Amino acid sequence: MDNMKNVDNGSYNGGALLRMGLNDNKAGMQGLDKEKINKIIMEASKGSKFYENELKKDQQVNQRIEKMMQLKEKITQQQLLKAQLQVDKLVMELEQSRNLSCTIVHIDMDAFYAAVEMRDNPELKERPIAVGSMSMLSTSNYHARRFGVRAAMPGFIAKKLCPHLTIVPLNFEKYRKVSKEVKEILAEYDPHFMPMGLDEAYLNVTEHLEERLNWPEDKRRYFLNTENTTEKNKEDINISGTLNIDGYSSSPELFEDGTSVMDDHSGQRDQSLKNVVVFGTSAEEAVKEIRFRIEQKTQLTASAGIAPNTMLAKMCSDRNKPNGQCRISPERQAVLDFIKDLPIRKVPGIGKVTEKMLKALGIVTCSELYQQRALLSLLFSEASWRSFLDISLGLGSTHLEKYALVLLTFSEINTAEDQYSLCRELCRELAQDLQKEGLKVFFILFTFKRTPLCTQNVVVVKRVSLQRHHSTKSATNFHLDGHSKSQLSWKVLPENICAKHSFFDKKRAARQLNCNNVFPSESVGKQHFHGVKSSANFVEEANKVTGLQKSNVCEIFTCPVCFEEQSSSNLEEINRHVDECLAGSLVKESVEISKNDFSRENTFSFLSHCKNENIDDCKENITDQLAGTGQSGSTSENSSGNGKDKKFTQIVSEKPHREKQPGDLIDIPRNASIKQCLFPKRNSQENAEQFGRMDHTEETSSSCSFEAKEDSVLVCPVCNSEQKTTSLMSFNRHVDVCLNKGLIQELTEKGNRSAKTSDTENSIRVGE
DNA sequence: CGGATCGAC
DNA sequence: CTATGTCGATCCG
Repeated sequence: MDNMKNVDNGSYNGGALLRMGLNDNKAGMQGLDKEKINKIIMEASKGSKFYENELKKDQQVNQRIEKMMQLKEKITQQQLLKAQLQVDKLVMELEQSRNLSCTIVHIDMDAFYAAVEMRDNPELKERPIAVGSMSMLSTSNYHARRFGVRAAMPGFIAKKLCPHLTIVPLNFEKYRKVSKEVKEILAEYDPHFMPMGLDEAYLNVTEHLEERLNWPEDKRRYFLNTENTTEKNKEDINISGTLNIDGYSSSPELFEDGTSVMDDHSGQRDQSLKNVVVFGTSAEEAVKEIRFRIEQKTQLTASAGIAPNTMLAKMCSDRNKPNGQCRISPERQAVLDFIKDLPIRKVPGIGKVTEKMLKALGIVTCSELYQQRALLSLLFSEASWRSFLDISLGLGSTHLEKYALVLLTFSEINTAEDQYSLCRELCRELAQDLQKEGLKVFFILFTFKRTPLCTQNVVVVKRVSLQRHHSTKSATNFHLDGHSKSQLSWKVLPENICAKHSFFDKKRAARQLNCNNVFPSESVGKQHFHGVKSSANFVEEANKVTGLQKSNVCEIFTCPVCFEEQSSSNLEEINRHVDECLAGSLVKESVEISKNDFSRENTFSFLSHCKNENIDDCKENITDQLAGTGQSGSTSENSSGNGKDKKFTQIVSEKPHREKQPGDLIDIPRNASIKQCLFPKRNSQENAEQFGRMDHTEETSSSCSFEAKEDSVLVCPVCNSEQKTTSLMSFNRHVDVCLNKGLIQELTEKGNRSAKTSDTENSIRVGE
């Protein structure tokens, strides 16, 4: 089966492998050729259910192709000509709207998880390794790739391909920490950058490059951190007496042009200047700088693509992988040249199936895709052929959509403490992330579900954003040991904080104000979290949303905690109210955990705010946070000093030693239906069994007792009505509709001023 | 509308 | 010894 997903892109990194010098046949690392790889995979797979299913799917694709070919036969010359005219008209329009003015960068960490593991365990460095489990691998290093071992391959098959393969279990917390370090660097180049999972991100560096042009050299000067540099690099530096450019690290090309090494001045200040690097002002130089800083900070390498849009940037970053970069200059011809002979399979969005379908039409490269545009418009859906057209013209999006969804799967979280500390950690990190993204106010609902046999942790995140944004994007999955797998996911929903009949408002009724403090106050209080400043903008922001930003008077303000309307004319009073509410509802455990309960559910939420308009404020925050955690931030010089009404009115808790901070947990309304949805439909049989044995969930608040029936009624968290459907999907849809109704009501009340929020996406997805 | 499929990570 | 994940978006009946 040559189109099995495990093999289909086997030759992707052929060039990269050569560059890495991995074709050297060191110590039994010959690797395998493609034919052998396929044969081994075939033998390991055949007979399995998975393989049968693959065969079936493949047949279906073949049938689809057949259908398509029949359709093609029926197309008359006239139809084709007509289509050609229509499509070409569109091509003209697209061509006119071509935007080459942005500089988009795609950063891609090289074999991320594997690289982290190799960094932290040098023994693994020279060996083929993969990260994951016997059932599923997340990634592999370049040694292992020579044997055909790659991401999304089951470990047991990988072992057959490469018997010496070392499989390292996922260490997700570690990757996240490293990813955070990288993101801190990226945020300096684009505060609104879009992370795609842990190891990839898009940046719009257009603004950065404009500013950078006027930057003095000292802002582009970096010191080689020899402590954090590999032994080899230290040697290079010591032996030569100056920095040996070619010998530097694994990143020779980082310095290949335009970059000067300050060894000329060694007469002035001998030692200190030897390890200095200055980057230029061009896009390439800026990206080299990014990659240099990433490597300095994390000892990991990244590849990058620079192009006028995201699609091109992504394909660019793939070109000189690993540890390389590539740029498509912002000229139409350069774009078309890049696209010309590019196999369509390299294009993000074109996978195995589309590739095969197009191949049946004789289309392999992007220029062939363009030549066949008229035919494609007749054979494929509108969405499909239009995206084909975009691809073949090298068009793509130039603005980065807001990062809004993170999904995590990781091992069991057994104890309540673990859950809490995880929540705190996630809150803190999310607060930072969102600050960097420039998002302002958000609200997170954590719901953990635990059962004795299967741990299912689901985190629902509601973000209350005061700014317009749309789609949710990107998900990252991490897989752990199969049977005790648990899942944690969060979903961010844009919503208006001051909604009078919002989702939250409805939930107010359900809110119980028993405020048992779960966390000893010092456990959070002693954390050096400096996000407080941005929190304080909350009232100000809320003010704006209610349409009163110009009047300086807050007539009606809906408290985000108690949802009561506050009429006050001064900010201080409102702040005081919010403080009281926050203090009153501070960190609370929603459910009494009983010794005997079979399921346990803990729910808490988190409120944070970040002002967006003033990017410097955000920067300052990041810098503060870095300082607080003992890391170094380099933006401090340009982060403060603008007296631009930085009214960081602090929202201070009434508890004397305890400031309300982003990352803090506060209580949230309990909700039965969300609980209900935690049971994955997929496992409904098993779950029903488990839950059948479960008498009930013990709870301190009465409103949400749990029915242990397989097909129990779902209660909509918005309208509180019972939904009879047994399908999660239709239930989710119902909730969506309810949410939107709520939103429409708000809009009606607020009038057109906030109409722009009407296109915000509201959806809630739970469980599954 | 909802299940199936695709592509991504 | 076994053993192939999971999401959102889109398609299509």
